[in-house]
Amino acid sequence: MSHTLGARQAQKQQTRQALLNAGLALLEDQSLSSLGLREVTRAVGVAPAGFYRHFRDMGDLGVALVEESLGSLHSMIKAVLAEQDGAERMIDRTIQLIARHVSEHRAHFRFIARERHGGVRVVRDSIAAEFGLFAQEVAAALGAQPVSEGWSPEDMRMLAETYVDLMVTTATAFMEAAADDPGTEDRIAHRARSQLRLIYLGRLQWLAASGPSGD
Amino acid sequence: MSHTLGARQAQKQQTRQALLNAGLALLEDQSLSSLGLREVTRAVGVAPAGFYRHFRDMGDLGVALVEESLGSLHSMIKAVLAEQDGAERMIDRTIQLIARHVSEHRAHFRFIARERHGGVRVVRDSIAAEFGLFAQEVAAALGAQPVSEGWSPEDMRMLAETYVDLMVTTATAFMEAAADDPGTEDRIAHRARSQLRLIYLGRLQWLAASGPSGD
DNA sequence: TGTACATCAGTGAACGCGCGTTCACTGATGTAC
DNA sequence: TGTACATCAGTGAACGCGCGTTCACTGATGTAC
Repeated sequence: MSHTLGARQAQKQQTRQALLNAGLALLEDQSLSSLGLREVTRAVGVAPAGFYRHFRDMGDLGVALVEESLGSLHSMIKAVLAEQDGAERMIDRTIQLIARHVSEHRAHFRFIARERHGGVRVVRDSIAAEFGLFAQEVAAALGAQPVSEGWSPEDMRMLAETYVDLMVTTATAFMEAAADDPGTEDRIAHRARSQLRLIYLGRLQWLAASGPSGD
Repeated sequence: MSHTLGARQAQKQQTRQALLNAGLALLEDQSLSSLGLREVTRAVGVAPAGFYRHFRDMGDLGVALVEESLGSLHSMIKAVLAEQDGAERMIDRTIQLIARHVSEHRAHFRFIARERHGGVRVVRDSIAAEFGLFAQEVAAALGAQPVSEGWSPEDMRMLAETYVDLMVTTATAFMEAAADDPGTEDRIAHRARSQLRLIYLGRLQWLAASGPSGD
């Protein structure tokens, strides 16, 4: 009774997903603007013309990959910021979560890092839009913390963007450490922890410092 | 008497430079891995085969562009860090210098941002190597500041990498604001200033905080 | 349940095109005497 | 200064190849009655 999509739609979705998977895999060693339509269809075992039943062009496929890559992060971010354990615990939990997420979705993160400033405008724009939303969510969550009392909305937004930048930088570093020794991963985690501590210590002094010494 | 290179060598250098300039210009809207050899030679007005007199392939040209883009920054970094004006002055001067350098070399910075995680391995590697050198130089310079007394070499390195990350992020943001309103530039400068302040405040508390509460 | 027609995901052949690379060459510049 | 030879940056034609896109098609799935 539950109309589960119909056999035709289900088959179509499956092909579409296969194209996305093949595209992502092929993007390990190249960038989107040099990835060929025929390359993708060949990997899936589908005629080149079949591609157009699912995407207008490679840029369109890229945008779909952005959604696939970043869509799941919203809930993750909310989860990290919701619990309030005290600074040290939150820092450790954040880094651990980033490390895990990256290792579970390495190809997706590589794609985002590569295409964030890549050669395909629509893809760059859709990544930038997602990151803007992240900053908004982080700003809202940080604003609820007691440490943030008295902060202006502008400073709150600045702080959120700082955290997002740092998360992106850290995730990228984890991603690149991939095949290397786990020692490198430890170094990255240590660095990220230090950076988050540094910022936290700065936050505690922020209002005291900006009042008397502001220009 | 001064053997200034010889007419032949001089002409060759000129063609080589023209290829680099044309390549950089063409990379405004695409990434290196999709840039064609014929595209570059066509822009310069040289036969395709002539390319091989100067570069083995496009990756080789890319590495040359990395050197051109980042080579000049070493002296700039040293200049910023050498003078010690007091924190606020240094912060403002740093941001001003980044903003100026980016606006004067926008295409170079776009290239670096795009290819840092791009699809061409040799280029990625040469950018990473340059950034590693920057971190080393920054660590050495920061270590000479009075604020850094008592810091471990590891923490010094971490701090230097944090600054390098922040400079790269800021430069990238400036670069992307390019054609937009100058209001965006102001926002970026303001954000960078706040981030540098935040880190500076953290530095002042670092030793006091890590002593008693370190795990 | 059965039949007749509509839909549309995927096919396969064809197209014109620009690509990277090779090669023997040309002619200005450089060098030896 | 002049001459004979060497070098080598840049030429231009040719090559085989894979590309993105189009098109009329096929045949399984969906729908109306």
